[in-house]
Amino acid sequence: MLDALFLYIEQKSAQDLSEQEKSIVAKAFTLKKLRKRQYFLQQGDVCGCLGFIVKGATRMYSVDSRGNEHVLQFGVEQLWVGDDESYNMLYPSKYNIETVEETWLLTIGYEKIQEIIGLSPAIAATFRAMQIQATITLSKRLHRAISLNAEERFDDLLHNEPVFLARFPQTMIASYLGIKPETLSRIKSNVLRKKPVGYKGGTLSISA
Amino acid sequence: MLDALFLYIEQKSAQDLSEQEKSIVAKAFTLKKLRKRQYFLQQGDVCGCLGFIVKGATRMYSVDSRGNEHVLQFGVEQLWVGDDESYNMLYPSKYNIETVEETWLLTIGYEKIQEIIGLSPAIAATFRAMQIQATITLSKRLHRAISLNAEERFDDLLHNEPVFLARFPQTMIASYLGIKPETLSRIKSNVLRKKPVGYKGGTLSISA
DNA sequence: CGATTCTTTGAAAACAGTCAATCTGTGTGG
DNA sequence: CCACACAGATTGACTGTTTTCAAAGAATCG
Repeated sequence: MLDALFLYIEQKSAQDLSEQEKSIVAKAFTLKKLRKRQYFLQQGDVCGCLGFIVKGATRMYSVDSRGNEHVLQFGVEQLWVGDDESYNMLYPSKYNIETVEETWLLTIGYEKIQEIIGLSPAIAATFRAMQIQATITLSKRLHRAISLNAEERFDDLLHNEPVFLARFPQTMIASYLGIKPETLSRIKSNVLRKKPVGYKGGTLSISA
Repeated sequence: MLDALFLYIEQKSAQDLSEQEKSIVAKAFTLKKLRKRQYFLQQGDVCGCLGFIVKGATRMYSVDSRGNEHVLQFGVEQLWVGDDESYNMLYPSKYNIETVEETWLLTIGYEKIQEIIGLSPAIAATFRAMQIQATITLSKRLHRAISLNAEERFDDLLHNEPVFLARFPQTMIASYLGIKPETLSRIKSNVLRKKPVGYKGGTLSISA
């Protein structure tokens, strides 16, 4: 399980990890297994730790006053989950983070991170890179949200993040795109009519 | 001009700056004055430096294939401008950053930042805090964009960022909210009909 | 297999965008 | 000081997109 994280750190920091650094990481993180549909974080709680997804899938979402769910983030292997605002400011979170499949996470709390980034430049670089990556990902998503219509957003997802389409049910995809499931259904049949795309067993495959 | 930045760093890092640290900052940043409607960054260019707004106002926006502008970010005093993706990855930027008023900025390039964060814990803490703040701000904005309708987004702006309403023309506010100026105009007259709000000289004032 | 949940489809309503015309305020030059 | 031009904001009528509500049709799980 830890190997996935070692690899991730080596990629992000562009440095090889020494045995000593690996041991620092191994001691700092805690492996956590969650069954399908378990909360990693629940609305109202303070997000005490970040989680690195070794295997599995999660979604981070809020529930509004009308009972509608809004997915802010999908998590799959090699991605991090947690609510930055709650985590850093110790505010109660407005969001839920829930597993969509059985999920193994490597978790770490705030103090531990501060500790280990002081012990290894590679680890420090990794956390810096993560934070920057988070900002970039959010910027792009925001840009799409305010500048594209529903069909364009779906198209974008289809081409840039097809993994999500294959892995999450349509209701969640819809709320990730900020539209209703019915609208997504209609858009999909529109797009698939126009373009040469194969469809098998719930998995979309683009054939050109 | 530098005092605004010193104050900002002391606030963000929760530490007092020594004279030596102040001098490090003073040497690292370059003061830049831009007239109204000048580019700080232009689509297609690589964002070579970040800018701290000492006085003035900016907007960061993209122009889509239909010629529509989409405002991703407004900048006012004490905020930073720059395109994180372009800045960190050295990609050509998809965005323009333009002054809306005459603006004074303190600018700094990538290498300089790396240099000075190594020289002062307070400075390092400030840049970490900035990055986290950026992530939180973007998350909130994304959440609003996907979960609120046009009127709710305007309402939110009215209550949480009234400064922007007073400082930027309506066309820009509209594109910040992801709607057309005509729609904003209608929403405004709707909201102002419902609620007790005073209006004088282009400045909104909420009276309850 | 049956029960449940997810997806699709249809028709009507609500919402936001488009285009064109009017109104308002600002600054300019006569 | 007034007349005018100009840009920004508003309004109206219309079009297009998305939501809502309801019902039927698949897919999934025990």
